[in-house]
Amino acid sequence: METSISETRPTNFIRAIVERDLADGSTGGRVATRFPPEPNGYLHVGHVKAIALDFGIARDYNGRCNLRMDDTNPTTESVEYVEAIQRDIRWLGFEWDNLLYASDYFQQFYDLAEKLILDGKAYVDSSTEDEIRELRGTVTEPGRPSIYRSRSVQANLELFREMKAGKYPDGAHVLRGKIDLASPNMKMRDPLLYRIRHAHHYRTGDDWCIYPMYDWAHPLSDAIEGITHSLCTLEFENNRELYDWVVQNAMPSPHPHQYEFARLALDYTVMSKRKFIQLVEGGHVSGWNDPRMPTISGMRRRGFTPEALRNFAEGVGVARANSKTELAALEHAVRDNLNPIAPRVMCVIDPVRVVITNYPETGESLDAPYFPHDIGKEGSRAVPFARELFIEREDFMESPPKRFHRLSPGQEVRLRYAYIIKCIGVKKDADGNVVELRCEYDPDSKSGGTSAGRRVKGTIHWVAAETARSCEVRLYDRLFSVPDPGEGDVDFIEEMNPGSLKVVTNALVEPSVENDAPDTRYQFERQGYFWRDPEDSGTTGRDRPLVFNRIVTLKDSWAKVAASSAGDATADKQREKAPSANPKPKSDKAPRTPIQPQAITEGARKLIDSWGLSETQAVSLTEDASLADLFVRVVPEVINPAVAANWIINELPPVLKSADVDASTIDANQFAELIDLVDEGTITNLTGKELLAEILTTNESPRRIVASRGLAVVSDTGELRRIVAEVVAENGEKVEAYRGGKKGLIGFFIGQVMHRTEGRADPAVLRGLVEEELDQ
RNA sequence: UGCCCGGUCGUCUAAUGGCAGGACAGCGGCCUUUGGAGCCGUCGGUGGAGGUUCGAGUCCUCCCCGGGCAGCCA
Repeated sequence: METSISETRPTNFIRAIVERDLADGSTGGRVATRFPPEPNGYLHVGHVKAIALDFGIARDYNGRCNLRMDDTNPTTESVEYVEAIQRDIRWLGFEWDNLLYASDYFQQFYDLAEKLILDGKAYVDSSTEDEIRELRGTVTEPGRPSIYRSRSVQANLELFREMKAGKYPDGAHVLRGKIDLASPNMKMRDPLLYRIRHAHHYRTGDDWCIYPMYDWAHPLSDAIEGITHSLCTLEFENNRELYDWVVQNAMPSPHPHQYEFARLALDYTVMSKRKFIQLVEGGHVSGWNDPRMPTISGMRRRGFTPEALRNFAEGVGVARANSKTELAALEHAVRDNLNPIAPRVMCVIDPVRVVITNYPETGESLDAPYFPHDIGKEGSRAVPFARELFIEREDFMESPPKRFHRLSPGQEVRLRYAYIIKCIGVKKDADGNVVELRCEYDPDSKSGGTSAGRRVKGTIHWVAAETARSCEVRLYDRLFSVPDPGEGDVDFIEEMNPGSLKVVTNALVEPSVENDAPDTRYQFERQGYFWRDPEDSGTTGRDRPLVFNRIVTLKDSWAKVAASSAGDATADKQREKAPSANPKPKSDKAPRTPIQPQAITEGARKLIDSWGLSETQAVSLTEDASLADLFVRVVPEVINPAVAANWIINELPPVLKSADVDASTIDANQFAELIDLVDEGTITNLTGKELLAEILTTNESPRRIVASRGLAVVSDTGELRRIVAEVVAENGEKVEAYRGGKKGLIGFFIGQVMHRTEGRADPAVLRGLVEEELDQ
């Protein structure tokens, strides 16, 4: 944990960046992150991902992570949220190095803004909101300057000071960065930096009547705190260019860097503050902490554990692709965490009475373990057994379907931890509802008894009628009945799941729960994980009523069987057949759109005519002026123009990019020499590519480098054969796999030889030799 | 429509140009005094077309699809 660089592969691309920066020292060996919520709402499961990332990186790389309230908009923020945010993060199990507030930097933000004005990089715009929008242009048209853009530095400074002094009403002026009104990135079209807002701020009170915008405050806050890696979600991608502009123009080095990742989305869930507010204010849920809400407070009240949530965040990973995670992944994390720690108890949610006619009036006490054999945990409790019991109504069926393994007339079932009983009679009321079952028990079938090992198909849970505690049980399900609530023209409220909460007031739980800590997470056997609602539940049945929240159900494979046999008996088989009867079109060969013939420009035509390039090559070349120019410079010096074109088109650009070099600076003679080296077969393609990167920054002749370092191609069969044999001998398993049909491994073997010859093995010769060796 | 970003099993996510792997879900089996858990097995993927290369998920070109940006919100 104290190692700064993990020895294992980083688990996501951001951690890879952090490790790279730590390795090359570009952040001075430091890692500093921050979690920057705006205190205008409650944290939700999407924030859990960000929190786990920000705090997790600081933890794992010996870094620091600040909690910073991004409180630059006085009209929406409050101390209530500040407190809730801290509570939620702590509950999740993370601790910040510093609790900070962007509002504490207001004076610095202001001073830096004055400096920016002095530098001529910001101006006060007195246009109206509508004018500013109008002049900003659109995504296809550039913006135009307002008449205020050319104000003098002095005028800007005076106006800005007067704005601060409260001389103007809201909206009279704004401060804007003077960047580029024609930028293709809308965020760079002279972004607003300050607006006038005569509003009371929950922390700074009435000290300020101008407030900084996010794009000014956020990068500066990061820079002030010495943040190295500023992580945010994908929608801020376009803001990065502005972020960099701000820190470069307002702050000394080193500068923080922003990296974006995909926000977490869950199916059957909404995840925006706006929608949460609608849910709460519309009375569709009981509050921000309604156990059906994906808020941290809601999930906490539901009974989710911090560890489950952290594991979930770890499990979904971090990437840049927009994605939507299945609810099943979250449920799995919760079950996985609870399974080994939740004691098993019995609770009958929909009771029906059972009388065991051959059981004595005096009951007995059974010792029942809290955990099943596979958990391997000690502990048990006493469970009273009696002549009259309750079982789950759905565990009895008068005329059961084929694979029903529970109680039915004449059939046997085991009572968990107790006896095998057989149903000998059914009592019904006038409406035909079952009101009581008459059963007989096998006295020898008790755990440890002579026929204890007797097998019956099913085991059901139960409680003794006399001693059971009545309780309320709240059964939660997904809040929405569709995977994408609010998608399209529909109101997401209309798509709420009417069955998302079922309250059962007459459930019966075994009495042992009265002795347990109030935050105990149970598994109610065969039903799911439950705990006491922290707000509405008493501890025992004697003070306030017991109220249990269902945290999550158990996986229920019976439900699937029941669902599939709900229709006709052959439903299963038909379902299996369906796919093959209707195979999905693997590839419909008809091209969707005809291939566009590439426009052959005059320049391209010329390249084709004078150098014999293909149309594709010519077109590619002419699309980039610097590349086309390079080609023209290089081609007189090379043997084969087509090879030169391929190198310029395919191999050069990535090297240029990674070396941050411009094509125009390339020495044509050297480049030509390199191309010829490859073309004439003196060096391999691979060696050529490596040399390419090198000659961009040095002035040495490729031919001389090849000679002095012995980089010439190895095509001597004897030499290559020896190395191939070596590799084959060292990788017996792979050889076997290859011979077993895994032909893709040919790449592995060639790669190995390439590696050992440092890329100098002649590929064409090599492949033949490897195949020969492997196939013998 | 201009710019930016993205597209790998049903879902999420890996793969210095060299074995397309893991998790969840599904299916099947074993085990089981929870139709739970566990164990084993299995199904299943590089959006498309060209190009470069001995070798492409990865590099180049074009196309298709998805997301973001035109708040004095963050």
